[in-house]
This record gives sequence, structure tokens and C-alpha cells, in this order.
Amino acid sequence: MSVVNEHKIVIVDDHLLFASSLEKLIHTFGGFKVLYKAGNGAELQEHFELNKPKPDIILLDVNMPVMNGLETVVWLTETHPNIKVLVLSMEDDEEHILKMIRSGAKGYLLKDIDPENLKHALLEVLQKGFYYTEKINEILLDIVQGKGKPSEKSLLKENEITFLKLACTEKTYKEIADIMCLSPKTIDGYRQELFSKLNIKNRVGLVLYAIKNNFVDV
Amino acid sequence: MSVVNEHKIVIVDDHLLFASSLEKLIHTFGGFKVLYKAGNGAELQEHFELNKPKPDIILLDVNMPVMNGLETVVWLTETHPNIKVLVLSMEDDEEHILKMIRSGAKGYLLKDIDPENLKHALLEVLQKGFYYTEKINEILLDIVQGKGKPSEKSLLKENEITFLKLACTEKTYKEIADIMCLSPKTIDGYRQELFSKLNIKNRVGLVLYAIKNNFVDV
DNA sequence: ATTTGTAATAGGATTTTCCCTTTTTTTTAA
DNA sequence: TTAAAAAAAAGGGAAAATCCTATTACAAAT
Repeated sequence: MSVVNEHKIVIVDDHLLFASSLEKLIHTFGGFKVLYKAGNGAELQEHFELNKPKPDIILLDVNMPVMNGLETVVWLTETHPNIKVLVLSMEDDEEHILKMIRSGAKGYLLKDIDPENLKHALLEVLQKGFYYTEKINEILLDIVQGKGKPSEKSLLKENEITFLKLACTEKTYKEIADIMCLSPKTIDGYRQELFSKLNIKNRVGLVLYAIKNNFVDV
Repeated sequence: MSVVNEHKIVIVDDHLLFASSLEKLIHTFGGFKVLYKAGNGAELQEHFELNKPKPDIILLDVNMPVMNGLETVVWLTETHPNIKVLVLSMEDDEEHILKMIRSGAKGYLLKDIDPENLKHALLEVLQKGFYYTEKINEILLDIVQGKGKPSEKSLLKENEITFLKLACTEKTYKEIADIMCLSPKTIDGYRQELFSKLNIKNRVGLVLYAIKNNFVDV
């Protein structure tokens, strides 16, 4: 395979060891070349600003410091729509998957896949423009059919989510109201609404729910 | 390098993609051979029972299903003390690090290290029998010197831990008092003591602390 | 027997949370 | 533009949580 025909890949992952290892793996596939690696979205932007050659595919991690996967895919979709973004993640929940795909990711791969699977995904995304694993397809299908939890997150409104996140701190509701520039009474309303929606009794329930559903990190 | 002189490695990680990639990386080091990979401790045991050749070094992930890193390292230390276990983890908190090292791990590497660093670690562990990164060394030193939190868990008394766990439910303190067969005022005492010890302000802080420190599962 | 230390408990005040209902404001849609 | 819906805000009260300072019970040490 001549150099000009090699497909260009960039890896964005804060785990250097994984990124470097992955690079070696991809080289064994043949036909692919890893241009460079970036530790997060911000680093990727820096590379782009230096006018380095642009990749055909970006393999993107979700959990990263500074500029995470979601922010990165949003930025990429806006500025470089031709680059195919394949998300590489350990999270297999609908929340994450949906968010990334909605934001423009062309595929979502779990990190426990077979190497051959990755190779296949790379080829598919070049050929068809997208690639979803069976598992991801199932989840997507469930959602389309209204089964499953159609992104339970959509059950919550924007402000409710903001409140929910703040409720997972040691701030009082009054302080939360200040931060959100709303009346404490409005916050009390959100609280009540969430208790009812989520069928919980108190703020501890709120915190547990938020953590279980990845609204906040522990 | 002749085959007989190659150092034998086994990778235990549930992320097949990472394990496979890492294998390729290690092959580029030269002098090392990955015998096989296992998805968790139980799989590793199966391999061992088949009387396959034993590795010199095991690269071990912490978070795995079925049989996790800690259980695996405990088992390995008991049954195969000659095999050097290097932990590969994303968790950089003292809890995890200490637990693994106390259980017999010969080194603890974070997954964001440089590939050269891994090579160095592999060589060191063979030569010296152990390898700790600077960061890990610092943490260990802090603990030896009594600084840091020497396993904060011991800081909490039995009853305080019981209360802490119950505080992570939607029960009121009165209900918790009933469950523990103590006066609500005693519970209030535990509460106050924990707030002071852990430097937190309210029950949310209690819940967050308990989850972070694995007193409860989410 | 007395001191000492610790766990359990109490009193009492204040703040925060929680609950139910209603009103005002803003947005959306007809 | 007007009616309907949604979001924000409020009143008022009860329960729970928080805080600070004692006091009692009991075992260990002197």
C-alpha cells in the first residue's frame, strides 16, 4: 500500500499508554497511519491551528480533562464536518452514546471490543460514513421505538439538571438559588418537581440519583 | 534476542482493545513476549489451571468484572509469589494504590504514563523486584511519615461507619437511630463528629465522602 | 475508691429542608 | 391578540437537620 493511499488517523485520549498502544495496533492493520496523538480536545485544536495535515478519522475518548469528548465532537462537527469521529468509550449507557451521536459522532465503540472490530469500524466509517456496533444499534433502535428509557435525561429540564448538579454539593438551596440567579422559591419548586418525578423523598435521594445517572462525577 | 531469553508477560484487562494494543506496544520494546491475555482474574485462573507457561510479569487492571484486580493480586501473591504483578490503573487515589501494594503488587502504574515509562517499569521490576513511579513514591512516603491520610478508613469508628452508610439512604436520622438502636441524640453526635473529622458541612458531604471512599456502592 | 476517658444522651436554639397551595410572569400557540 | 401552558415566585407551616454546650453511664487505669 503506497503512502498516499494510507488513511490518516488521529487519536485523542488522555491515557497516553492506551493511545500509544492503540497506535501500534492500528499500524498492524495496514493501510492506516496515525498522524499524531492528543491528550484532550484542546490539544487537538492546537494541532489543528498549526496547520498540520488533517486526519480522515479521529478516534476520540469521552472522559478527558480540559476539553472532554463531547465538547470536542461538537467543535469538530462544526469546524471540520468531513472528519469522521469515532468515539472510543468505556461507558455503555444510553446517556453517553446518545449525546455523542446526536453531537455528530459517526460511531461509538466500547473499549472492550475485539481489535478486528476496530479495523472493521475504521474501514466501514470510511466507506459508509458511519459505523455502529450491534450493541449500539440495539440501543438506538430501542430509543427510536420509544422502548427503553428514552434518555431519561430528557425527562429533566435544563434548569432542573443544573439544580440537580448543584444539589450534589454542600451548598444550601438558598446558595444554589443565588448561583442560578433565581428565587429560593423557584429552587424549591424544582426540588419538589424532581422529588415527584424521580419518586424520591429527600436530598440524599437526589444525590444518589444524580450519581447513578452520571449527572455528576464522584 | 533469542526466544528463551524473552521475558514472559500476561495482560489481565477487561478492555480487549486496550489489552491487544498494549500487546503490540510491548512487542515493539523487544525482549518481551505477551503469552496471552485474560479479561479478568477468573479467566487468568483458568489459564493457570491449564498448565500454560507461567509469566514473569502480570500487567493487571484494577476495575474488572467477575474477579477484580484486588482479588486477583491477593490470589496471585498467595499462589504464585514469584510472579511480579504490575498494576495498571486509572485510579490515582491512595485508597486504591495502598490496597494493591499492601496486597502484594510490585508496582502501580497510571494509564496516562509514557510508553517508555512502561518499558522502564518492566525492566526495573525484573531487576529490582519492584517499581514505583515518582508520584506513587510520594504518596507512599507521605503515608510512612504519618502525613497524608493513612487509610482514612481507620479514622472512623465502627458505629460511625454504620451510621455513614445509613446516611447514604433516604432515611431520616431518627429512622437511622431506630435501626441502630440508639438515641437520635447519639446519632446527632456521630453526625457532628463526622462533619468535624471529614471537614464537611452537611449530609450531602457525608454521602459524597462515603461514595468516594467506597463505603457504599452506587 | 477515685480519677480518667470515652460513648451515649440531652436541652435548646437556629437554619435548612420539605410540603401544599396559590399567584404572578413569561412563553407559546391558536 | 388572546387564551392556554409553562416557568418563576411566594406564603406559611411542619419536619428534619444542624449546632453548641452540657450531663450521665460505664469501663479502664491508678
